[in-house]
Formats: sequence, structure tokens, C-alpha cells
Amino acid sequence: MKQTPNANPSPSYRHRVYAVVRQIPPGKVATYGQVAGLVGGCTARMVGYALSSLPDGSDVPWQRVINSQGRISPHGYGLGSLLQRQLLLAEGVALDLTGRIDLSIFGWLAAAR
DNA sequence: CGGCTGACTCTGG
DNA sequence: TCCAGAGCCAGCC
Repeated sequence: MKQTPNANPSPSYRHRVYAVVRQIPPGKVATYGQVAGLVGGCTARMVGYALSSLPDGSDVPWQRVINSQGRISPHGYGLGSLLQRQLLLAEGVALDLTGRIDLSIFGWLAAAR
């Protein structure tokens, strides 16, 4: 089936974000801004809020979504960020000692400024 | 219907 | 490199 990311009428804005995030290949990471751009007509914040409202048991690799700085935001009492880091390492994504990811290498669209 | 919160991003110091 | 403030929209109480 053809995936029409931004041309797919979703019941909710969040579902549309999930569709894009779900297209992120393993071992790669995308920024909120990138996802927002793919979704179209939305800001990076909307993506973050959508993921924050992520339903339980969803197949959305939210862990592959990070901020523009290539870093993990301190979400969920700080426990979620730790979990995300572990998941990324398990995916093969190398994290810097400071917790930074090289978007020019692991970035899905390699949006290195 | 009104108000608050939130996994962001940018610019300046 | 780190800190602070402002702009933004959607969802929930």
C-alpha cells in the first residue's frame, strides 16, 4: 500500500504525526521539526505534544524523534529521556557522552545545519 | 466556553 | 557552552 504521508486524511492531527514517525527506519533519528515538515502545516511543538499524548501500546517509534539539537528532551519526570536513550542505543544510534546524536550520520533526513 | 499545560525552536547575552 | 524569554497550537479539565 502506498504511503501518502502528508496527503493522508487522518481523524486527528496526532495520528498524522504517528504515520510520519512510523516511517522512520531503524538506526535513524528524526527531529521534531523534520516530522513537522513532513506532516505539513504544523510546528515542532505539535509533534512533541502529539507524542506526549501517545497512546499505550502504539507501534510508533517515538524514541527516534528528538529535538533539533540532536538531543533528547527531559520529558516525563526525566525517566522517559533515559528510556529513550537506551532504546536508541539498542537501535544502533551512537550517543555522545553529552547525550548528543550526530544528525549528519544518524539523522533520517540528515538535517545538519 | 474559558483557562492551563506541554517530549519545541529561535535569538540574544 | 549554558541560561533566559517569546511565539506557537492542540488537547484536556
